[in-house]
This record gives sequence, structure tokens and C-alpha cells, in this order.
Amino acid sequence: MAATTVTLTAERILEATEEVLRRHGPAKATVVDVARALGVSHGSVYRHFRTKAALREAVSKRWLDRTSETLADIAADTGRDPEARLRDWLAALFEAKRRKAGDDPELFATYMVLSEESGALVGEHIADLTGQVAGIIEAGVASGAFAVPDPATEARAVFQATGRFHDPAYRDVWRDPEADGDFEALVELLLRGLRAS
Amino acid sequence: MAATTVTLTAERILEATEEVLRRHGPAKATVVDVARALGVSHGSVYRHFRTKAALREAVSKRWLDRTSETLADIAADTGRDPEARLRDWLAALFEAKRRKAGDDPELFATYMVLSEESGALVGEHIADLTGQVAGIIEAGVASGAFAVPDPATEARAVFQATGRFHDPAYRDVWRDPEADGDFEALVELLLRGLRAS
DNA sequence: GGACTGACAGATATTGAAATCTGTCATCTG
DNA sequence: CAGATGACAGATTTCAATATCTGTCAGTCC
Repeated sequence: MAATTVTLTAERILEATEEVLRRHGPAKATVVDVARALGVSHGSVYRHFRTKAALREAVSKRWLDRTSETLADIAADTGRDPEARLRDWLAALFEAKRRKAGDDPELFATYMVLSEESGALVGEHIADLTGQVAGIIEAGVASGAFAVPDPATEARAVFQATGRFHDPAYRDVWRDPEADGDFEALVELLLRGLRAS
Repeated sequence: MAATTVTLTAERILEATEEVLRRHGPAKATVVDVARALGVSHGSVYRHFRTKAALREAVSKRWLDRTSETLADIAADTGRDPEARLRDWLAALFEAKRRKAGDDPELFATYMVLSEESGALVGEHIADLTGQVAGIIEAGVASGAFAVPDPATEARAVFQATGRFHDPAYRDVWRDPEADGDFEALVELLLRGLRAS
């Protein structure tokens, strides 16, 4: 009945899962739904992903990695002033999270249930991002723009201090018009703390 | 059967409600339970509090106010160095929240459901605390220890930046042994940002 | 008469039976 | 033989009946 039977790959399953999640949300999306969307039996999905949790994790990882790469581009742009880079990097992080929460609330919700069930993956993602910040701060210390004893520690502090603007738990305040002003004020305060005195 | 019939006051009801909440938690505590604990009918409770939500709110307000007063003492101690005062104030806030979350998890949970349903009360509490921080920063500006354009804005930024150490949503990380080091590093970064350069 | 009670209506929560889902695996198909 | 299937057991979710709770109020009791 089917025309060309395309091979069932992990990639195709992830694509379909994302679509199902977008439509049904994490609470109601089942692997049976995913299989139905692909026109295969759910047993076939289990050939590629050992559990439903693994599938959810893979979807979230892809999603997390996309953010990470965009930011890495900013962080790695060594031609630019470290201070401007850090400012942009933090703004890009805030903007990315805010946009994703607004555009795909259901997918975003999936990511939030993930945070609770799979600390490891999220932990790695945060370590990755913190590492990017540390890189920018190191460049700033090298150029004399910043003066701090340990860039890694400061990076952690900066990341945690800005939690309100990237932690999913705060997604509701991102819609508040005051959020942008608050963000600016906080970033300036942090930059003053990093600068050489 | 009862010995001396004591008058039923709002205060006594709050006391009993706190006890019921501590034992049953916010999800299972009913006003019938509260009435039973006091040996009265639940109709009597409604004479003092118009709704269950109002009762919950009153309990939480008392609870919030106690924290507020302790901190106000530190903030108002104008004899001391503003920098040390801010450091202590933030540490006291963190410590108070951490202790409450650990000692009375059920009461703490009550406060968390309150945050979601009654933004106004929590908003006032936060405005109060932010005001205390602003006071300390103003003193610092006056003494020349700090150099910032607008103490109120900086106070907001400081309060938001330290959210990880006082926002109930983060109660799980407060148990992490790394939390104290993270807190110290963040406070130092913020203080450097406030200091005159 | 003012504080309290308890019966009541409508809203909410609990419960247990039925439906659905997850994850496995013997079997089939190309 | 590699990949897919669908029947199955146990876990989880859904749903509707039942029980409990919230909030009101006419009436009781000092």
C-alpha cells in the first residue's frame, strides 16, 4: 500500500517524536503515537530507543545542543572585546530561552520534565555553557579587561546569578515587560564585578 | 467535657492551622481538620476567615513577616559597615530559607503553593526585602563604600541575582554541599560590582 | 444578641474498575 | 539474517461513581 518504504532511522523517529510532543505535550504523548505517526508498530521504535525516557532524552539533547552551538559561536569569536562578547552571550541565551518557551510551549514543557528526571544530561549542558562563559572571562583576564582570581568560579557565579533569565522555572517572568530592564541592570552589575579596578 | 471554654480567636485558629499544615501538608489539610483540632465546628472558622485561601494566606503572611523582621534588624544596624551588613543580610536570608525548608517541609510547601496563587502577598514581601537591601546600599553610597547610580535598581539586581539561594524553587540545591561555596563566590562578585572603583 | 452549630448545595478529591500504555519477545517477512 | 510485527504481562492512566470538603445560612444556645 505504501509508496516508497523509507528506512526507519533514529533521526526520523526523533523528528516524529518532536512533532508528537509539539502537538500533544509531554504528558499525553505516547510512543504508540510516535509509531502511528511513522506508520510502524511501536515495537520498531523500541529497536532504536530502549525506553520512552531515552527517547525523550534524545529529543531534549538535540534541542539543548542547538542552543549550545549558537552560543558557542559568540563565545568563540575571539576577535571581539570580551566584555561585549559576554554581554551578547548572556543576551543570546536569554533570548533563545524566551523564544523557545513562547514558540513551542509543549516542547519546552518536555525539557522541563527532563530537568527533573535526568539531572545528568542537563548537568552536562550547564557545564558546557559555564565552560563557554569561563572561556570569555579568561580572554578578558588575558586582555586586562577583567581582573578575577579564578575564571571558572566566576563563570559559575555569573551563570547562576543570571538564572532568572535562563532557568525554565522562571519562564513566566520572561513575559513581564520589566524583565528586559532587570536583565540589563543585572548584567551591568556583574560586568562591573568582573572588571579590573 | 471540656474544662475552661477559651474564646476562639483568629490567633488560635492560625496556631492550629499551622499545626495541621505541619502534620498533613498543604494538599491534605482541610478546614474541617483545623476545626476538629480546635474542637469547634468548621462554620466557626469561617467566622474569622472568609475562605480557606484567606486562612492559608494569613498563615503564610505571619511566616513571611517573621523572616522579614529578623532581616530588618540586620539591615537597620546602621552602626556597621554597609558591605559587612549586606554580606550578613544575604547570608541570613539564605540560612533562614534553608532552615525553614529543612525543618518544616510541609509548611514550606504551603508557602510555595501560596506563591503561585497569591502573587500580591509574595510581591509585597519581595518589595519589602528589596527595600531593605536598597537601604543598605544607600548607606554604602553615602559612606563612599559603594558607587552606583540608583540603589533601588541595584537592590533589585542583587536580590534577583541571589534568587538561587532564597527562591523556594531551588530548595533542592540548598542541600548540595557546593551551595555554600557558590553562594560565597556570588556574593563577592556582586560586592565587587557595587564597590567604588 | 453575638458566638456557635450543623444541615445543605455545589465543588473537589478519592477510589476502584476498565482502558491504555510500556517494554518484551517469539514469530514473520523480504 | 536484519528488521519489523503484534500479542502479551505488568504498570500507568482514565473515567465515573462515591465520599469528602468548602462555603452559606437558618436556627440554637448561652
